[in-house]
Amino acid sequence: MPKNLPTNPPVNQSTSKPITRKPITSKPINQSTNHQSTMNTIPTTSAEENYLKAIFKIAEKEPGAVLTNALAAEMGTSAASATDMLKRLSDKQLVAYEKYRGVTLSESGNRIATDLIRKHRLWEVFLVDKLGFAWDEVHEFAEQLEHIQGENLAERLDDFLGHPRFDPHGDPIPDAQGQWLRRPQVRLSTLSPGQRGIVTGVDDHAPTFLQYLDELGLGLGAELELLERTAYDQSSKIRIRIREAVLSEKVCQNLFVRII
Amino acid sequence: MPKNLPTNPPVNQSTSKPITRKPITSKPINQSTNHQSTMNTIPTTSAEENYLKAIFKIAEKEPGAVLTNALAAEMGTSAASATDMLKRLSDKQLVAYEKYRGVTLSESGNRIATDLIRKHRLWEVFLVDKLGFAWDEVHEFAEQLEHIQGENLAERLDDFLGHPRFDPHGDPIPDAQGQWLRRPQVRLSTLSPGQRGIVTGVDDHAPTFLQYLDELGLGLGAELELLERTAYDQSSKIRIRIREAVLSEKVCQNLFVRII
DNA sequence: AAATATTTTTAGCCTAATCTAAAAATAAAA
DNA sequence: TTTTATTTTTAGATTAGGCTAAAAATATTT
Repeated sequence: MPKNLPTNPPVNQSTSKPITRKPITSKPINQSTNHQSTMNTIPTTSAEENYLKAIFKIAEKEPGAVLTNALAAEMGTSAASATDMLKRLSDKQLVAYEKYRGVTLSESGNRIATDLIRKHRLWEVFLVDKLGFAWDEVHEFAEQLEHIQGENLAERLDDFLGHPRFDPHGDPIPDAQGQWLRRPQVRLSTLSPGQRGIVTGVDDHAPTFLQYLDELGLGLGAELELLERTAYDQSSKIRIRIREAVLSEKVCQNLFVRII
Repeated sequence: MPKNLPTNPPVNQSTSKPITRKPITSKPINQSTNHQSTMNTIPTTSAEENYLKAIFKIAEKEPGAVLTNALAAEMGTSAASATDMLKRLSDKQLVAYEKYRGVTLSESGNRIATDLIRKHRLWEVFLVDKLGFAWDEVHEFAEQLEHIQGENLAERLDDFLGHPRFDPHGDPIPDAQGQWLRRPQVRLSTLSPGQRGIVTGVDDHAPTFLQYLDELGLGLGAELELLERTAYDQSSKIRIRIREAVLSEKVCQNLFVRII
């Protein structure tokens, strides 16, 4: 598989001169097959990758070993299928799996999951920033695009997008080394009356939730002030610019803000 | 689980105002599953799509029914596998298949193949024009990207790319209605001494061939003049700007030019 | 500590897409 | 028009990823 680049001549026509190729990123050559990032990662199927990602996501919220049922639920499959896959992942050393006791990602499994999330989120940025999709429309696309394999694709995409550090939902994008960025944000439900904040993310990606936020003017970067909280049901009255709105507890729990 | 690292965020979104959604392309809603283009196309697997594309490509060069062996060869599989798939495609009405007599695409099969080629070539334009890959590097990526499914993706990508009519190899990109553009081009091997031409395409996409053309300065849009042809082996001496070069018959047969 | 409930694994089966080897059609040659 | 060669199809396996139902482990109650 090749690995070069023309010094970006707006192609397709015009004068073409002899092109001297220069490697853009120095990566060890990799003559073999179809795997994504750097070097001798074990080749994985999309299904395996999706399970690794699911394990990662569950462990992120609920640290410790991930149980079979939780994994099956996350994947929308049966526990039997999950067990089956866990055996395969264990054979490939992508997870540490003990019967009846749950599973954790190995170093390499973690790396694959991280790369997958990186690609997913970079593609989401592409779809929103470049193709003009709304933030509630891009998940299914990214779910497919994250599995595209090949030398340097993620790096080139990252360059093209200007190295975004957060995706259109405010979720952090790990860098090429798999490092995560943490930023100070809290759920809107934790603010006290009088406090102001900037919307930095959502904890629920359901299209209906995102569309509702759009209607309220509560996209990423929106500024708001918590006016009051109702003792009875924990609903919150907020101000967004000059408008006021009442948000349910559920909404406030799923909305992250940076306090200002 | 390593997912920290301090430092802090510029949020990468600006002021958010209530968003009025723009339907970019008017398409009938489609609540169901995972198919690409317009409406009630039969859902297809990637493997099926690849077979349809292969049938299309063979029939393009060699009109008439496509034989099983030719298809198997194009797909790099056994004749038995091809027969198997032909039965499946026939059941789905995507091809007209008669045992021992070969296969032709149905209307819907043709449409799927055309859409697939459209997407393949649009993604190739993206990879070259936007991500800066060379024309010999993009095939395998596009081979995967062409199968990404979802409402409006191809249309949005097409808009973003400025409605390119040819891909980085000079191959035409069918429009959203599946219409093809034909343009006047001939193989360089058909030119006579003294004639000049502009490189418009290649008939062989092998990376080594494309890299060789790059070295010669014979990318798309390059201007050349045929100086002489050797009777003995049909090799051609050409001029590219101020340089001269000798091309084998094989090279000339695989290079398309528009005579000027 | 036994009995009961829950979770997880095993066993057995299914489908799509592949394979090889053998059988059946069709085509070419004698 | 037989015989021979080639092409194509069928038969029978295999693998990944899924399923359901039953068995086995672990957890929870009494």
